[in-house]
Amino acid sequence: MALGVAAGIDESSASPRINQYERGKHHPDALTAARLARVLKVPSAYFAADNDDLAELLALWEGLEPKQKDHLLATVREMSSS
Amino acid sequence: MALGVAAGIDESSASPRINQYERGKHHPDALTAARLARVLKVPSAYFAADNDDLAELLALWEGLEPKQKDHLLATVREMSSS
DNA sequence: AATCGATACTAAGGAATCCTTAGTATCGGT
DNA sequence: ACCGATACTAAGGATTCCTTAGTATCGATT
Repeated sequence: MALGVAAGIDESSASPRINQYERGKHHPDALTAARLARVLKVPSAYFAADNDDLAELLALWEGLEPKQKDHLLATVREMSSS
Repeated sequence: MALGVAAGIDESSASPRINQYERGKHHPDALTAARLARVLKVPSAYFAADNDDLAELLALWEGLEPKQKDHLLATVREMSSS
C-alpha cells in the first residue's frame, strides 16, 4: 500500500502489514507508528486516541502554529484550575 | 513496583516490567499501556506524546468536564481554519 | 465476456520483541 | 554489620510481529 511505502516500509511487505494493522491483527511498533504518523501529518499519539474528540484534537494540534499551541495550552490550564 | 501492581500486573513480574519500560528496553503492549494510563489518570495517548506541550495537553485533557472538552475542541477548530 | 495486470487481502512460519524467572544490588531500620 | 524489603538486571521461554507466498478482487482492454 502506498501509505506504508511512503512510511519507508519495503514495497514487498507494505501491503500485508498495513492490512494487518487495519484489521487489528497486529499493532505497528513505535518506530513504524511514528513514521506513519509523519506521513499522515498527525502526532504519533493520534493512533492511541481512544475517542473521537481526542483524536480530532490531536489531528488538529499538529497543524497549529507554535503561538496557537501556546494559547491552547494556556486555555487548558485555566480550565483545569477551576 | 506499586504502579504495575495497581495496573493489574502480577506482583512477581511488575517490578522488572516497569523497570524495562522506564529504561526503554521494552514497550508495554496496548492493553498494559491502557491500564497504566488509567492508574495515572491520563489518556493512553499520553505515552505516545513526543514533546512536553502535547504531553501536558493530554494530561490535562483527561480531567476536563465534557463541556470544557467541547469548548476546547471548538477553539482548536477555529484556530485551524485560519 | 474473457484475459491480463495491478492492487488488495490472507495464512503461515521465521524473526524479533516481550514477559517471566532467577539472581544481584541497594537501601533503611535495628 | 545484619536483615528484610525494594529496586534493578540478565537470560530464556512465550508471544507478537514482519516477511514470504499465495489467493482474491477489480478495472482496463480487446
